[in-house]
Amino acid sequence: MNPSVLVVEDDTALCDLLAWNLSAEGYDVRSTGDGEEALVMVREQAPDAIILDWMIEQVPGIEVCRQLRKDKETARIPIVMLTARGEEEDRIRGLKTGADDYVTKPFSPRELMARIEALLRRSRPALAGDVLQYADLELDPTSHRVRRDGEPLHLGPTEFKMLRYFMERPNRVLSRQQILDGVWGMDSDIDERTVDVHIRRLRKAVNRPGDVDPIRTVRAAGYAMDVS
Amino acid sequence: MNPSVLVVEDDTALCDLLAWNLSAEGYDVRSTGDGEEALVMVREQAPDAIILDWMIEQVPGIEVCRQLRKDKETARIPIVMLTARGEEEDRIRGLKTGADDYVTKPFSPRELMARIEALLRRSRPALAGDVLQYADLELDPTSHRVRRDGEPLHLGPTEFKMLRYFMERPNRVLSRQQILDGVWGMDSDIDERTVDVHIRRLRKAVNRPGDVDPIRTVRAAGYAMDVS
DNA sequence: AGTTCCGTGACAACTTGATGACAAGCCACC
DNA sequence: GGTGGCTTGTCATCAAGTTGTCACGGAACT
Repeated sequence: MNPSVLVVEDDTALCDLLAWNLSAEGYDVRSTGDGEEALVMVREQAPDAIILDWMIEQVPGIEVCRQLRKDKETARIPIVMLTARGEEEDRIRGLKTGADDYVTKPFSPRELMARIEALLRRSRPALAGDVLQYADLELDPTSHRVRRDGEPLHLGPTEFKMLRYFMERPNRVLSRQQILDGVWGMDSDIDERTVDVHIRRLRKAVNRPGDVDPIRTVRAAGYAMDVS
Repeated sequence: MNPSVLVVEDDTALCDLLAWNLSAEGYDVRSTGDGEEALVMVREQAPDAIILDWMIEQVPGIEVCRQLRKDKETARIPIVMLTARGEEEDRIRGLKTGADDYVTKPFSPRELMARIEALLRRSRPALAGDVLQYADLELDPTSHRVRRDGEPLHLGPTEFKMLRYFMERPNRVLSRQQILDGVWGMDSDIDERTVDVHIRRLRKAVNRPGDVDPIRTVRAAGYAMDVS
């Protein structure tokens, strides 16, 4: 699922420009020009990041920011403040209120994209490509968690390392020796056939009845994980 | 303990200015003008944030940034790039390389301070004086108080530090060694198994009968606090 | 049919984490 | 200075989870 961004901006032309750019980068974009509505939308849709103009109707941007930070549910959503006011005082006030970044008009859309990406990378590593995935398989090396189709799976340490080894090398046939070296370490004198057994265990842990087996056996060569 | 910042800047005057400002805000400041040395210092001192000049001796700042991001131990330290080059391309390149923010000279020290604080707030909320709050657990670093579901809990000093260490790093698997380094200090020669015992004590203090245990044991790896 | 290669169930040895107990240390307060 | 209550680092022990092999049977290839 793509990361979603809420754009709060009452200049329609600018709003469209941003929306277009963000979409092109693969974000799901929603937008509004109204502060009150923004607060509602955030609660309903829980976007992954917010671009917030300082000067909008109904509620000033900075007030929206304050409100969002106050509520536990929304306190951790990254916010980029956007404004024509370039004064230092304003920038500092924006940042102190809880904005994560502050960009002054006129700005470069590409730079704004880069800043959004940097923020997402920090707040939701899962959205910035840190998490390995194959179709409905998902492996997070940091939190050591594996999911299939959203369901958490339980893998033993070796199975985990092995799955990770495969997911880091999708679509490649890996020989038993390569797998031994990669998962057990270069200097292990373990029987090659042992790999078979662990492949079986991994399959058993990953596949629920009716699932497609993501691990392909390549006769006389080894195993591979298919990513299509 | 105050948050620590490493300043990597070879213009001595500017370096001192930054150091002075940061100290005044209560940060522990270290500095160097050399890229190679910076890499060593980061590994040794694990600062909470880094201010990095693009143009420094030995190794270009962007290369330092790349190196830091490559290493898992240092990948999550917030980095602010600092530079005279105001070109959009450079800014975007800096951000894409993994910098979290990018400030162009000449800049306002106060704004830089605000940006550092905003970054710390996101990466280590406790350092910015915020209350850490996940699920029904609540830890206030300032008043040294912990609550679960509103109920005040009684934790020993070590348990408190440990819980805080976990809450500052939610969802991450932490090895026993990391926990020892973070809670007891880098230079403690304490048995790794001792961590187990303190985990038990923390669990006992935090979980009332029927509660979900927020601390997950990851076999052969360590422990993690789950929040999502 | 013969050969090679892989899947599988069983299993005993081994790791690893949880737990209760305990003595030493620390501290505040008499 | 003494004392009792907490805290804390280690240990020994226990239960559970994990792992490397093996033997057998079926599948694939020649």
